[in-house]
Amino acid sequence: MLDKNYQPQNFEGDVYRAWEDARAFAAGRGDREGARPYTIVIPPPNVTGSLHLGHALNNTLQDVLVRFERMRGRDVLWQPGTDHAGIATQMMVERQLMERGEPDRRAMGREKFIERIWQWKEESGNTIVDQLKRLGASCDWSRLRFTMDEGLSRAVRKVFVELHRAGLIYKDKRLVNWDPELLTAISDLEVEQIETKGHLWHLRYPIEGKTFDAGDPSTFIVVATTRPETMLGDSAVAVHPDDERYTDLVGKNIILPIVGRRIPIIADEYSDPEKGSGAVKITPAHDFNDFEVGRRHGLAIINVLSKDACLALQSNEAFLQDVELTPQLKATILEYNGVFRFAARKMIIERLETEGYLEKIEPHLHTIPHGDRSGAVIEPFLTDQWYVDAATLAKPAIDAVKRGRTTFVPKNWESTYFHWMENIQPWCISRQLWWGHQIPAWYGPDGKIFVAEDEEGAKAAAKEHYGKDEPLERDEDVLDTWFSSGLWSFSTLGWPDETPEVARYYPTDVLVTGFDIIFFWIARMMMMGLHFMEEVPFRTVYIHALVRDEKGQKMSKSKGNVINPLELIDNYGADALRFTLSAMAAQGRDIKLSSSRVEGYRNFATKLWNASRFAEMNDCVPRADFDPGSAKLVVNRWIAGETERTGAAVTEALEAFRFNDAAGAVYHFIWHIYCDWYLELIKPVLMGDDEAAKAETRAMAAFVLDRALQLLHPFMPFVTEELWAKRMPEGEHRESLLMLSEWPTRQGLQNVEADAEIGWLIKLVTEVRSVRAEMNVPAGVKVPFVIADASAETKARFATHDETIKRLARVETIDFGTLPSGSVQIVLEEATVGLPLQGVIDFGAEQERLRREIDKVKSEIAQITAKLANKKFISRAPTHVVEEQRERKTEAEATVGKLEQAIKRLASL
RNA sequence: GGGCGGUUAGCUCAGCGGUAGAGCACUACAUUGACAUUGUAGGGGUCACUGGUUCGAUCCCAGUACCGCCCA
Repeated sequence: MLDKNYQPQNFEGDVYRAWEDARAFAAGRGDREGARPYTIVIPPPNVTGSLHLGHALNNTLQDVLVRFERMRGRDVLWQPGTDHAGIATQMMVERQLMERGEPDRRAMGREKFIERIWQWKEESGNTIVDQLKRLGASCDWSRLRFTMDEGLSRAVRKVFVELHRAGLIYKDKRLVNWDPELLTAISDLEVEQIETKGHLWHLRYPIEGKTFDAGDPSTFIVVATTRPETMLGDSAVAVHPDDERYTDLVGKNIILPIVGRRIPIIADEYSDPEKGSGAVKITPAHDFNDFEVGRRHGLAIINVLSKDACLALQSNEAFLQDVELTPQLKATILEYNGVFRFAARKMIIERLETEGYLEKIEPHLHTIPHGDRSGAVIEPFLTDQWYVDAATLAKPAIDAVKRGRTTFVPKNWESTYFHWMENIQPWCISRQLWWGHQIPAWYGPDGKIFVAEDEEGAKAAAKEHYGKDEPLERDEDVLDTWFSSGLWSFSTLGWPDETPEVARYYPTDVLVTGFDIIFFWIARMMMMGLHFMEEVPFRTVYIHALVRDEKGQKMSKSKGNVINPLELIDNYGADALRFTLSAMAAQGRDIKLSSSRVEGYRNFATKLWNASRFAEMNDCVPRADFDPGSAKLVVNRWIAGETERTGAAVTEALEAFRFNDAAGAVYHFIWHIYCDWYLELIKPVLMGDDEAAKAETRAMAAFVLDRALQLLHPFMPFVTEELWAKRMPEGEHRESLLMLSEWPTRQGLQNVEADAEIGWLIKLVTEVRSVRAEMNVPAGVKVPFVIADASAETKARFATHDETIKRLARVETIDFGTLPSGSVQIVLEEATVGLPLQGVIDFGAEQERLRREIDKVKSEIAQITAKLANKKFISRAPTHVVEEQRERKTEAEATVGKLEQAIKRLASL
């Protein structure tokens, strides 16, 4: 017996265990031996993370696809795993150490600290996996991988070595985005540009050979800057070559205030004559654009900052070069050295102002780069880092999408992908962190680099190079997390070993992810997959929206608007959450989730539960020997057809990744067709005494419910599986699993006559109910029916559905003949149904109602008439459209006739 | 500055050349033997604006306004 109420928490855990016990998620199951593979690799969540709504959406959609394809007979591999998430995890553990008052990572030392992270990974690594299981994710958990597993680490080393050998990974000294808080380089993608209200400081730089006079503009040149503290590292002033104001000055020098360095005035198109004074200071060590200008003009690169963004002037060779070390400068160096960048800014501004070098300060709106993890203002910083030649790797990746070997859904994301890929910059992959894959590069005593998969390899190469054993030191840095993520689509299958899984499951079928990681992840997987596997990593990329709160704001802990998916699961069940997310998946970029929506779909599960209870109470048990095509009752033939129609709609929608349409189709079918109509229509049969009709109807009700459970299963796996198992005769339990059952396909069950007849019946009942409500006929009152002008067919229909009509329309008796005076009348096709209700209803109101009906139909007729009068419409519109309009007009005119007759009858009282 | 997306019922959003839809909310009625986590009925929309294409435009095209995102 099913419980009286739907309570998901009572069975979701058991259902999941039953799946796992049956190894139903396993790829390469025996029953799928000859089957086509279907592969999805999970976007690996952070190993120490916990489930948020983004994960819930992402994994629900993957699970819907995977369950759908598994039921369609494919050999499904949904490859799960977690990501080590370098910076995020390291930060988290560091914060933990701080909170617990333990020594920080430096005090602890690298080895111990890493050990500590592994410990934390062991403790918390299963949290996210358990949470995905609660959501119902049917990943092959036996194949769970972690980006720092030995196998995957080997893949990382091999890729590094091979790309290095091919010249696609190299070490370079250039400006990087330096995070002075985390003390590491980060890639362009990890930098967030934030628009900020700041200032533009206009500085007077005195021209060499003239006596500086703040009141005489001919003695100085004005430069505008947003970062005055970097002026200590200026090595030129640039003006536009066509800027006539400065033509005479090009080639001359200025004397840098405070420092006294003599620097040239150069002509370079980088400076914009429209902006500020038209002259800009050039600081190659602290600005990406200036770096390029410096390169073009062979300027000195004078770094005046330390790694933690403090002024570093003492013993700074570049700074002191070509500068006269006056006692005053000595004092300045002492005063400024070690001062943090923002404090230094203030000091320098004050000093410039006192000495007359500050012309003016303007408010200025500009974007400032921030680290996405630390939030610190990023410092362009000159360092040695490892780079990937992304431009070269991008070419085949662009080509593959252009040729359609990989397609994006929705398609318009392809342009985003192209735009970025076509303008791609070298990818900085080294990070000054401890948690991650340590770069497989070793340095000889003279700094010579040996890249090899392991230390032995490096030693051997060094021995060959030096002719003897030399001590080697390994590069301390680790790789960007996304470097290993980029290999995910094949490293998880066992590459570089030639495993059967690599052969069978690569390339994968679909990648499901949010648009926020198109650059971070999709692009890199495309590049790496094509380079190492010579085949795209996935045929289709399905891009879904991001989940926001009900006000459309990004969910964040600091805003306190985070909806925890596990709470939703606790309150409404995993199925309700999954269905909600599927139904909302169509949305463009954001999904604004509210719990009322989830509640609504929980109610849907309740509805299904109760329908199953109804089936149970009426012995509607699945019968293996039942052929739905053999049904004799119209209502049964009709529902069989509706079921098939729905099946086709769901299938088609899922094939096209239209999750919302698929969910909508099955929702509408179960609630508004099966429950609202079919179950109501068959009640008289089930309660009647025609045993043959009862048997057929029970079997059909059970058959359709089974089909409904199948179609709903990808979206609501728990409740459907539970009902599937329990929908057997008392004491029995279905052995087969729904999730491994065969997805319904067409078997020719649709029937035009049955559709027409049940359509007529539904219309009749609906109109009667509507009129009753409008005429304020109390729901409890049973009314008689008198039907005029009924054709033989209509009479037969009334006979067939006699009991049903009486029950659903609350009818007392049904007679054919002349309508008694004072009837409420309903026009239904050729017949007019009269409800003789003298004394019960208000005739003025009835007259009014009929008139409104007539007006409505007449206005429709007018519209159609105008259309048909239009010769161009007749000649240019497709024939079937014209025909359809004609038919509608004829029907409408007939209806008006009937309605006018009805009014006459009413008036003839 | 460049690019992308949005503007449809009170709210959140589907639809996208031929009679405007869903969920929630709202109103009225109803406890009839699956279901109040319910049923029945109902109200509510010049589909942002202006032009164009078309026999016909919420839908296609162009422009405008406002909102949002990405990139520089």
